[in-house]
Amino acid sequence: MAEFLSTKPYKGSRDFYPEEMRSREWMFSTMSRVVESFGFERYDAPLIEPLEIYLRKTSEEIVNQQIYSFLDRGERKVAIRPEMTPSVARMVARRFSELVKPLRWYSIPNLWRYEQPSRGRLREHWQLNCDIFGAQDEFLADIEILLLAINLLKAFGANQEHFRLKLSHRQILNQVLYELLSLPPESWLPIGRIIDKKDKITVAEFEDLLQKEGLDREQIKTLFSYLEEKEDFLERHAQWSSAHYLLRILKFLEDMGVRPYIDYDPAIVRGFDYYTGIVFEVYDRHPENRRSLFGGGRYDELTGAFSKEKVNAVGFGMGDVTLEDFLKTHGLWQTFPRKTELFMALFGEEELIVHSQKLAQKLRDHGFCVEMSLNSARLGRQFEEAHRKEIPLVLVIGSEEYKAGLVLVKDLNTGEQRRFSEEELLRYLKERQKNLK
RNA sequence: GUGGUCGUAGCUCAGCUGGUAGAGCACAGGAUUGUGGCUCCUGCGGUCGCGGGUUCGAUCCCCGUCGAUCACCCCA
Repeated sequence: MAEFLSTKPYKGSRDFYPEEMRSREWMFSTMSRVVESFGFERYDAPLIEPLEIYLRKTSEEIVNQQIYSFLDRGERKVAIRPEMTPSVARMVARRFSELVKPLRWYSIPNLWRYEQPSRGRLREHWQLNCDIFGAQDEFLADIEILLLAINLLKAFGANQEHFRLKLSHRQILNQVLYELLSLPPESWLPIGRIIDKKDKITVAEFEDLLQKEGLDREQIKTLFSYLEEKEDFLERHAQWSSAHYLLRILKFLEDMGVRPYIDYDPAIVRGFDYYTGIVFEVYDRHPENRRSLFGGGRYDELTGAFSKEKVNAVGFGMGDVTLEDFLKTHGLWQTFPRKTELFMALFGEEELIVHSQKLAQKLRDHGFCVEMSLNSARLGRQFEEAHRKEIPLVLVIGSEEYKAGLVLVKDLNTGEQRRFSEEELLRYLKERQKNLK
């Protein structure tokens, strides 16, 4: 008894059948269109990298548990990329001196993480990465990244009812912890993680966690005023350059008319340690999908791992899985018919087939997509095939048409059919194409 | 990693307190050999995830296991 192999894709990964691929291409090409309209250029890097480039910035635990890593045949420790940022930092560092700054670079890599798949989170996903490196004026770069993030979602048809960009600044939090709470830098990270959780837990639980971290009543009270008084708190501490900076960003975004998309949210921290300035997360506002869609921030130290020269950098990564969930949740997801517009039906005689093939080639040379039938036996089957493939036009050259130098065209949407000479056919097809656009 | 839910035809699912399975869709053929959709007829299709237990008898109850999925943990 034959045991068949499983047809399922590997856990946490997906097959993309042609109809799904069409939607994916729409998603990716929309991304490309928008970021390129801001002057971004596309790059790519290898799927496999030396393991060590991920060790520097992430904790051991994550590397061990969430990275696909192995020894290659030369006993080198390598990893399948779990994120793109170290790769792009490596590329920037390598050619740092010759690259014309600032760089606006983007990529749409597939990334792998070894983890338990769940809603919005798979083992393989694609992620739009947009980064600006080496801007003279970091403020302008930060603004541009925020505007780009908003424009991307708008390009998919989303508006301020659908999402909100929650913005914060790492330095402000650090200053609160250091200057107001007098906490040493070692405790910033665990407290940051607790603050990150704030919206998911109750106030009592939140206070409890902070107490366990060693905060007293007074410190917790101060922290609450930072978290809850928001802009008022920033105004009161405008002598801090970070607070002043964020207020300036918010003002600028207001002047740009995108303030309705932005919330200043001091509870946004983000997991990575390497953020040094603004941090943000874009949230779905739908009650059934209240989750972080994507996020990013400023990370000025990262290229320092690869060279003496540090390049300031700001960027974000937008995953395809969460974006797809978001678009579907709001009815913004799109599906597309196949591109092929012409189906050439065939009769059995070789002479007719050769003639049909020649015409098909001529039409292709004029830019049309023509699918040849691979079934010359039954015309009904061939029409059925074209219909089921959603190809709108069927061409037929039978012996009658052949003798008369004509070609029959049937429009499957209307049911109408006409006979044309080849020149008339070309004119007809071009006219039709124009009307569709 | 922890917990919940679910595994029945290629797909989506039904199957009553336990009596060895059904629908729709899909697929194949025909009504219709130079014309698709609609309709009708016929057919193909199942170790009821796997292993064990209880029982005269298990798709159904129990245990285990594997898989899927959701939530949590963790976290882009």
